[in-house]
Amino acid sequence: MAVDKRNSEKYHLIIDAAVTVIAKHGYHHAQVSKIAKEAGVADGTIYLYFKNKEDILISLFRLKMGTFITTIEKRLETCFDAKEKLRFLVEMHLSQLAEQPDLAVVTQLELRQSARELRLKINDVLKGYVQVMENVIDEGKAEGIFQEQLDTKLARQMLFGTLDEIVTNWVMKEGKFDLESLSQETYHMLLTGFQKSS
Amino acid sequence: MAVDKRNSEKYHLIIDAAVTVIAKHGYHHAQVSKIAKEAGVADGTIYLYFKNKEDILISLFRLKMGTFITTIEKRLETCFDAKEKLRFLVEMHLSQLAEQPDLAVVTQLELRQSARELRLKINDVLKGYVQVMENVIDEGKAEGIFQEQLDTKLARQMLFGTLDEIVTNWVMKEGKFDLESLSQETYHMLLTGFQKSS
Amino acid sequence: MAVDKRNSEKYHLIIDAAVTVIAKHGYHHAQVSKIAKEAGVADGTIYLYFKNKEDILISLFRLKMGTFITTIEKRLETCFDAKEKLRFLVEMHLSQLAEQPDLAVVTQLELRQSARELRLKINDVLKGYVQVMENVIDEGKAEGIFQEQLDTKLARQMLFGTLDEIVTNWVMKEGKFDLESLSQETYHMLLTGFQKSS
Amino acid sequence: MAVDKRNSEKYHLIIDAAVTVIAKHGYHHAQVSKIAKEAGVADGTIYLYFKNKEDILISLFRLKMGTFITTIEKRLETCFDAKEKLRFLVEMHLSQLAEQPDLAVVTQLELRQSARELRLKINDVLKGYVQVMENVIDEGKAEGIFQEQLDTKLARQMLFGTLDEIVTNWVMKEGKFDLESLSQETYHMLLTGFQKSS
DNA sequence: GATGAATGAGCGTTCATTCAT
DNA sequence: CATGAATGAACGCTCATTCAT
Repeated sequence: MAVDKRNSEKYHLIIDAAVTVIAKHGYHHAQVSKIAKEAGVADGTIYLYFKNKEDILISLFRLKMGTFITTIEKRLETCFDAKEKLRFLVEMHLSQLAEQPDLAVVTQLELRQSARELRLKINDVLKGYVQVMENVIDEGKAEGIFQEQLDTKLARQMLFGTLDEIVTNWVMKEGKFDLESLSQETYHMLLTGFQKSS
Repeated sequence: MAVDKRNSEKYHLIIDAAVTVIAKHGYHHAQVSKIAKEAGVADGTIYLYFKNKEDILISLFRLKMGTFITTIEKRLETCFDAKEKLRFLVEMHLSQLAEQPDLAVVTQLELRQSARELRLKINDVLKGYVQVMENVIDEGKAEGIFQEQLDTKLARQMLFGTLDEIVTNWVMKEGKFDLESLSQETYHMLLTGFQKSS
Repeated sequence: MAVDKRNSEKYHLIIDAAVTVIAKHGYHHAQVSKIAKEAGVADGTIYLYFKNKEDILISLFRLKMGTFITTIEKRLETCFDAKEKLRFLVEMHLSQLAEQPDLAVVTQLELRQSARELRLKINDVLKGYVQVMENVIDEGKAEGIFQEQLDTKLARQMLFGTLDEIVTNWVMKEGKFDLESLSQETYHMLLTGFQKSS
Repeated sequence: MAVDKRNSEKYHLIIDAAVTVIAKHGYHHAQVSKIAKEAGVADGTIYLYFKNKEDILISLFRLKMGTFITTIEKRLETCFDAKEKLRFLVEMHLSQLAEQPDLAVVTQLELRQSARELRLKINDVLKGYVQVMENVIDEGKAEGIFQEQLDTKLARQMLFGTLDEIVTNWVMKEGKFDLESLSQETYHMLLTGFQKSS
């Protein structure tokens, strides 16, 4: 597939259709034909832009998570220390998913139903985010804000695991509580978990 | 189905076969016939003990998680404060799954691929564990060890999310690092996140 | 199977259970286990009295139709001419089935869903009835009441076909009209179709 | 399913294949895959033209009986009285089935093995034929040819039951006698059964 | 590039029958 | 005689992917 496909209109049309269809019907009822119909193209057209169904899902995740991560990265650049970075990371993780409920359903629930193989590829995409998180933690340690003996990987697992669990609970409750209002408290718990006792 | 079926030998034989087959072949390739073969019974025999395939999976989760939770609960009863309870909860969560790698693969990766409907039933089972965790947190607050303004639900999501993420990472790395050795550090991070600053 | 099985209590118990179950649940949902339960015996016990499931159905038909035919034959013996015999045959065909609605459902609807092979065996049982009918027709011809050029087989097909269609319609309408009240008119139509023009 | 599917080549190909396969192997051994093979299409193609297996059978009956009934109706329009109509109805009922032995096997024997639900739908199709028959009888009564006190429904049951029984006997004997040659005699029996005594 | 008709592999479940007790 | 747990063959249907137009 030529790289320029990714800039074509139909490419994005199909990915957005996939998000909509999966959020509405669930992963197992998101047939290629349904996605094609939602996108307003023929079934066969899908295969001009994607290698196969799995490729739609990976591309979807790559594109959406790419934006998700980049948005956070950009914001973090303006922060002056790791503490502030942690605060914004938590805030933006929650707010971005709160603002895109369809995407939240897809990433937190539906896409996790995919086969082991696909999940490994999804994890590759997440590696960028993992890096962002670990950088914040390492910076905090370097700045003397976080405990120096903190295991970076473990701390990142706590950070990601906590945020992921919160969002998943929110999606499961069908967004019936305010996700963004939790960020302050969540930030504090994580911060005290990481930082030096004063 | 008569209740005593759950105490019969074949019932457990089939459930253990299901764990083995799912861990080995993955959720989507775990055909009933494969499970039957692994259990050493005929395909039809499965249906003398389980309503359908989904029932095998729910029963599996209920039985294994039931033991998992009960084992932890029993241990926590002997602790004299919430701090100790937190320590053992973390330790036992990790050690129990480390000791049953097949089960870990099934609960952390494979069973999460199940349809939304099944996942809701799985969540019901997890509610017991959620309760155990929230009790520990509430006790810590009552004992004056944890911050009184700590949001119990949020703290529980941090606790569960962290442990779950750690185990999942371990499973994904195919158990190539020592899971149980992480418990001390994990406990400390969570504890400092929860407890009063001294 | 020893012949004396047919006189045993359980033999009849099972056959009556089969009639009940088939009438209630339909041919395709009349599992052997259901019949056994209705008869109050174990599944395996069925096979002490019948070769297989098909044998239950044939035996059922043979027993019930045997009684049906014998009852008619006995009554016809007392008639003094073919005209009267025709009248009673029609009357009794309809009245006997009207009095046993479960049996009517089984013979008119459910048992006809059986495989070709079974239906051939059922036809063997019906040969006795065919004979009774053809005898009446032949007698009518010999007595000079019916047209002598009447084709006996064809006339019998008209006789049986008419009665069978009437009863089937009655069963399909779930017995919502009075079957026996039709016998007079039916008899007249058949009689004029058969008899010499006066 | 779009209406134009019913005019497509494959639609008819599949229905004719179903007739052939059912006539040859019997209702219970007429698997979808066998029908597909006979039609020269893939299994899945069947489901582009039919909702499910039952839909094939209903469509088959509707199409073939539709033609059967229409052919008779057209012919009857040219008749000048009910007597002639009765004659042609009998003649054409027998001749049409005699000319399509496979179809006769399917309608007289095999399709009757279908589940109750399907049979009710089949009966709906037959209602058109029932109407044609009752019209002939009513016309005969109006024209003063048939007895005015004749019960139309009962007479129709005699007419249909007789023809149906004759054809079924012919099919059971595997067409070993000439069906069409019976029409004259059958017509006479039915006519004298219906008409006024002269 | 775009279409959509056609493909065909793959699997959960039922139930008549057996046979050790 | 009677039991009932165990057996295992058999099949309708879905849907990702292809390819002739």
